[in-house]
Amino acid sequence: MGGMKVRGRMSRVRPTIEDVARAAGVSRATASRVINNAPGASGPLRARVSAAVAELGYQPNETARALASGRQRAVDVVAVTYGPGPGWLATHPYFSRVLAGMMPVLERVDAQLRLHAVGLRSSAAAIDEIADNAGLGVVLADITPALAVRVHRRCRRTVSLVPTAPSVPGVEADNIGGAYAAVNELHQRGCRRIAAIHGPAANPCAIDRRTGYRQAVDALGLAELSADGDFRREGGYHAAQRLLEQHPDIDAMFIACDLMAAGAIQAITASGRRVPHDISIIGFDDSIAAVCTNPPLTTMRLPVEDMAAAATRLLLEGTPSAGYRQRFPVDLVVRDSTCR
Amino acid sequence: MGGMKVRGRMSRVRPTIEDVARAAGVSRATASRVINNAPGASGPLRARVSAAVAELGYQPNETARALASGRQRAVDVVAVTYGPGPGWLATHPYFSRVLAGMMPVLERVDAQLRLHAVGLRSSAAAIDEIADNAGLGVVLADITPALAVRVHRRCRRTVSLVPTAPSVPGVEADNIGGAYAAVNELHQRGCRRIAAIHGPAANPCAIDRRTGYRQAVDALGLAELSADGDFRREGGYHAAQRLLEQHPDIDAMFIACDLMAAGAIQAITASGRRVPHDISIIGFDDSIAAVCTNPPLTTMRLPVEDMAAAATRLLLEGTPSAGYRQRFPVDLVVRDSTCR
DNA sequence: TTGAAAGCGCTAACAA
DNA sequence: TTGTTAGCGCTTTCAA
Repeated sequence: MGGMKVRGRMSRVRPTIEDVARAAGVSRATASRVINNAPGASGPLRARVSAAVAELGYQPNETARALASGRQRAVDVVAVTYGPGPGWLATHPYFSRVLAGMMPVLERVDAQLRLHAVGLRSSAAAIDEIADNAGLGVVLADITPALAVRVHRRCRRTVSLVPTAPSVPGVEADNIGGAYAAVNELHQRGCRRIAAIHGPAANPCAIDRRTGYRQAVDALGLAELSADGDFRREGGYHAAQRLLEQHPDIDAMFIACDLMAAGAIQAITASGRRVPHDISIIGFDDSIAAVCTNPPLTTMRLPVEDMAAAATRLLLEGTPSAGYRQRFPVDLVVRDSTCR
Repeated sequence: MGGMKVRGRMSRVRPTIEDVARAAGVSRATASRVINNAPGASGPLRARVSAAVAELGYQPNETARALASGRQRAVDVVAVTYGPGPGWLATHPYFSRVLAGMMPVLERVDAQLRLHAVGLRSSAAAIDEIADNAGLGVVLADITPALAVRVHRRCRRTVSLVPTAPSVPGVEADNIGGAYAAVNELHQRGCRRIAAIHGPAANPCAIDRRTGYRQAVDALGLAELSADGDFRREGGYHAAQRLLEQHPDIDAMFIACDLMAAGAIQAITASGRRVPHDISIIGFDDSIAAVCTNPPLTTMRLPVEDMAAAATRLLLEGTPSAGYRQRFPVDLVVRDSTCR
């Protein structure tokens, strides 16, 4: 039976393109053409259809559109959370910045952003589903190399913002170089006992920053004084406490993220020492935390917004070739946590 | 002609449920049943289908699923940005917190989160499209009353996290009461020249906090000493400077958000005054900024994560009735920016 | 330029 | 329990 839709005066059934076509006295095809501003439909008909659209308050059903055309208007962002519980990443300034970088470019093409938080455990299956149902592409905001490869295998329109595997297209920052430069800067300012507070052992960015610190300290003939953090303020606080206790003669710290640096400053201050007078500090990220501390942080700027915007544009343009790389520098931003 | 799909050895055409059914030697309906874990299909067939799914690496097409079933598996979040350019909201700690609150509850039901950043101008049309294509529901993270009404008119499954119109379901914090309590706290601690730094004039939360400040100051018989900010650190810095210049005898500040408070502390410190010795400060939000400052901020805690989680659960449960309200308290969190 | 008609991949009556 | 058959609302050949 033809589906004789009940549509009383009060009924709020959303009008379909069929309704528009009928109201305009044209075929669905024609209605579709003018609605999509496509060629091959014209003159008075365009006007009639437009009028019908306006009168009915018609809005295309994006789901149907996506199914029929095979195109979607959303970019997927996936972040596997290393931290305690899902949600902690969302709280981290880094994550806000990737969103902040992506939104303006998406808004310009009128696309949305789909967020997927994936627990480190539940991931494998969830990852496949995301990859298979990806829209315009997927941006890997934070992920392990293994998982990145898995996504890329199922969806070529993928870009990672963190170091992963050689095959996965990436928009990367020079984490190693940045960390190296930070230690060098500290050394040039006369510091000789340069400690470090690192990020999570499994985090690819943290790994690179750790590597950069080690290389620099080796090259300069300094002692390695490391403590492990978790990219959170609390972790930075406690790591700094430990460092101060074990090595009271520390005169500088390189800290793998600003949030931890904020905690470290508090620990240092609480121990009776002053920043930068007694201990110089260089953070990493140049996130919102860097300008909230007292003194404001000297830090290595990670151009997250730029990177996220570049990744998004890349996806919008097409499918990046396997192994694609775009590199971003990590520059020193001098504020007040370094002496001299 | 029947679409004889070309599917050579190397071809990577995604398998459909049709393929699964064929491979398992069952009908599409049966395949669908076992894939969806629905009743009315069983024993050996379930096994055969599962095997086929595994072998083919089948993943349901969510778009087709949504169209056919009329159900979606995503919640929409909309934020109209008051600030300079899109993206600034995403940078603000508030926004991260709503995401952080929503993600865990969405992850539990395996749903996604769709983000829509809407410029204050481009909004009306964009808003309609979002409302008409909403999934499980829409969470209004930041919006004007007019726009909120507009969304709610087109999509009943809407909840706002900020004060809007009476009809729009809301999960609200007691902004007025919080601001009032802050001023009272300052007064009880002996402060008598209590200034305020407010948020954007058009922001509903900012409006309420301003109201709370005025009411308190009136009730206590104190002078109103107000400056306008923008919910950003820079704005807080400059507002504090102005305040200090115009009213050098200020002994406390109530600041409508922690980010501005961070800026204010820097301005106060730069002027040679000390926090809290010379000037006590109470912020608002209890965001990440509150614990990064030096000294850490005494602030009024806005339970954003809880509110966002509650809003999400509400949407997941069904359609909130018009005018629905759930209220959250705004409690004092004492840290070190208040004297005594 | 316009319309008829065949799907997109799936779900959900309805029959068997 | 299983399969058959309509659609979901739209885009897009293909004819006219």
